[in-house]
Amino acid sequence: MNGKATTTRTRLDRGRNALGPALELVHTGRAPTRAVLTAELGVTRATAGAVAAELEALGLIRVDSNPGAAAGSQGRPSHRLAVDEKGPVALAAQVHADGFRAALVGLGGTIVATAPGCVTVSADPAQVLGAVVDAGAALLEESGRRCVGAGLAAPSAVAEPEGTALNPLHLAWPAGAPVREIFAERVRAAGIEGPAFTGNDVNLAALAEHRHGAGRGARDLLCVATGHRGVGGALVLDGRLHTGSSGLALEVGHLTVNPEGRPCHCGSRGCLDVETDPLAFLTAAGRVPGPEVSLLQQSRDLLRTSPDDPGVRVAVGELIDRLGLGLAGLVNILNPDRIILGGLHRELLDADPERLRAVVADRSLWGRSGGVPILPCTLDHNSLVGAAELAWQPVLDDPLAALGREPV
Amino acid sequence: MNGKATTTRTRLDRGRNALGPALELVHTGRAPTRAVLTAELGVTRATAGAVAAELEALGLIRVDSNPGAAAGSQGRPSHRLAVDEKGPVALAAQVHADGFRAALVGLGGTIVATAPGCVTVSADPAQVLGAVVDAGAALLEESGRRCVGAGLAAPSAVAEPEGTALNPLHLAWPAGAPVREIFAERVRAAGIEGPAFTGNDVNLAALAEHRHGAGRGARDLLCVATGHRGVGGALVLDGRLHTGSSGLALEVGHLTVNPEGRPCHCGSRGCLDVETDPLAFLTAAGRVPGPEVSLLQQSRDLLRTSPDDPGVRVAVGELIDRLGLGLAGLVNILNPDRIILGGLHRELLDADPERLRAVVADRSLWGRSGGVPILPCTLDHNSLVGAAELAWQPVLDDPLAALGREPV
DNA sequence: CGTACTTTGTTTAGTAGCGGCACAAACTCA
DNA sequence: TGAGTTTGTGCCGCTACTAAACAAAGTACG
Repeated sequence: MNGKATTTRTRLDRGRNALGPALELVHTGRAPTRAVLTAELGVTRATAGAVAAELEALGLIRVDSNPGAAAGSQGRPSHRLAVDEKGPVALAAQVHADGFRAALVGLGGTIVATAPGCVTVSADPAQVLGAVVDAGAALLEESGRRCVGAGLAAPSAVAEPEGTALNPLHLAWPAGAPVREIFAERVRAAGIEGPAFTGNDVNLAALAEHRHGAGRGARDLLCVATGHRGVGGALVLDGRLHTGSSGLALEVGHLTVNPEGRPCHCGSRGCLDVETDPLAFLTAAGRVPGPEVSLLQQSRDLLRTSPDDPGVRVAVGELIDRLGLGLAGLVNILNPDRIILGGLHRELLDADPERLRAVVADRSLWGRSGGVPILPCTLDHNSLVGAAELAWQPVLDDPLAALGREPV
Repeated sequence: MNGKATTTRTRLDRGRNALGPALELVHTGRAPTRAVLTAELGVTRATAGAVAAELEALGLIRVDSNPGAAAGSQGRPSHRLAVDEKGPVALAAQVHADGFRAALVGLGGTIVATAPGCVTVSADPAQVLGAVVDAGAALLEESGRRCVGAGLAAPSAVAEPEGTALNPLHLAWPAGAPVREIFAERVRAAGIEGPAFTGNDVNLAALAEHRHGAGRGARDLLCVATGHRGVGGALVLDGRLHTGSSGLALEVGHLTVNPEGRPCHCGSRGCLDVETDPLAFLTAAGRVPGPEVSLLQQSRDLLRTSPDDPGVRVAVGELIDRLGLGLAGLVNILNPDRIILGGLHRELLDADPERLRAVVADRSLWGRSGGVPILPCTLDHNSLVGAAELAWQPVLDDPLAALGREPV
């Protein structure tokens, strides 16, 4: 009965530090129920409950109290957790050789809305980025949903920390164009909420595949892809992109994969870039590439329409051998626990998975003992989803701070 | 005057979670004073004070209340922090082609005592490891100091998580020898306190250089070295060794650096291994290696006694060009912010630093813009110090748990 | 040589963010 | 229907911190 006041407590006295990790678990589909969330976070049920309630109050996830069928297990059924499909979205943008594309991406990596990719060949980055941001702004307006930020996937290495595009070769953009700055400026100008980010498209594809696709659960994930000209690589270590000290890691295009191969603009010859990209494939198959559709599309068409054409078979074999040599070199250096292939490389893998795996195993020193799993990409528009991941990252790191709200 | 007991406090009610980070700061020389420690930890002065007092009570560091000369700055002089030179030690062991070496290493990476390396060529790992552990145990007995654990540097890739030596080529050991297990067993048998660890020597050298040598402050540190036959690599990312998913990362020996080069046992030709190791150097210089001392020592002697010999100059130039090509390939893949060279590669760098830097800058895509700093190793016995780091790591992670003491 | 200022260490009080526990709730199984 | 199992929730208290006031130990300057 003394006058000692009970300490006044705010509504949320638990789980503040676990909010980010918890959201990430739901975001990546690793916490389907509250019970799993409790185990994954390594906290008590009380804390996990507070966390889930807070994330629901923030409009980010839904906690389904009505489980219905509990499917076989004993005990009280656990509440289901899912991302809130009516929640905020990230604006994702991608520019590539054939044009651009804008989309809204919700938590969980689900594409909510897409603007059809327009073909806008322009040597002025500001013009193209302005167009893609405007398309995204229209989608946002239409949807009426809150925006957590914007992300751009660029088909070029992006230098850190400047954010300049170093080799926007097939965009006809000036080398060193400050794409991050231009994109951020356009996003601001369009009145879009939240911060703006820019990254390399293969890096972002790898990030997306790691969180929502074929890379789930990998610790050291290597991703290699080729879309138009040249080859891109990316590495995700412990769930984080390894971009290197200046953003230029995994520029794998100039690994030597054919000492007697064709000359490369880098001064060497037989580089991965010129030996395994779509142009190399079409050339090896004895085709003359036309200007109508992208080189990747022409390669795909060729592979699908005439897989048994002798020239195509020879080309597939040659490119697989070269790609395998490059991958083996990367395995010796990076020792990843999974490899994911995109673009034409993915098609090559599909065409003859055993041959590619055999080359990698044979040419990597330790690949023989089991071998590294080599898988195709599984996400549609993975670069776009990865761009959205950039925008979602602050929310995943600290939901309260990123959404600018007080705990409810 | 009511019966409400004041909450009983243990002696240390602060800084328990900051103990490890604080010790690491002192260990790596980044916290010379308590004021710096406060800033680096991002805690209040009160917490930092409690942390320093606790670490001192644990016998790990010394807090010097008598600063004496405060050197120019205003305000109250800060207490100086230093590792306790009378504190516990780690037992470090190294085996290499010419024998083995045992040492005691204190916090801060200082070698407290060394047993002279003995030449013991034996095909039996248990025998060699037994001998080196016995030498270490004798050092420990002599010093009378507490041991926190033992670490072994092996001249071979160490597979994770098995701990087997995959290619102990120049030790005449059987491939796949369970060195980690054997070493741990010998450590236990010798009655040495604490856990036992095993790692690759170049990896451990990189770790040591990152914490105490030329790699301090680097975020992405690449280390390349050659000692006898073959080339080793290591990568330290954000202060942690990147060993890859199965411990086999940075097996850089089979990068192609000379398409028309000599054949390698891997089936390819012109690999970094056979083009830049001491044997390659002696051969390129037109010398016939003798059996008396190690190939590295013969190379060093040659470089020091006849640096202007035409054959030597040609050999230096050739090997620098090949090494530069290999480093450039690694730069394109890893984009490190610093490169450290050891063994013969260090000598090559010393012989003509400009040439090596020029080759790397010219052949790496982005090296032109500034270029990666390439530095020689600075620590004596860095593999040995790195082996000790393995043993120190549990203490750095959680001093109270590792030393098995209650807070004082 | 004393006063003002600067910087660092210490003491005390308070509190955020958890864990632990007891209990309630919601299911399965026999 | 009751026992067993698993999950959610309210309450208490602890631990490791922060905040703030104060004390200590120097420099700068008249």
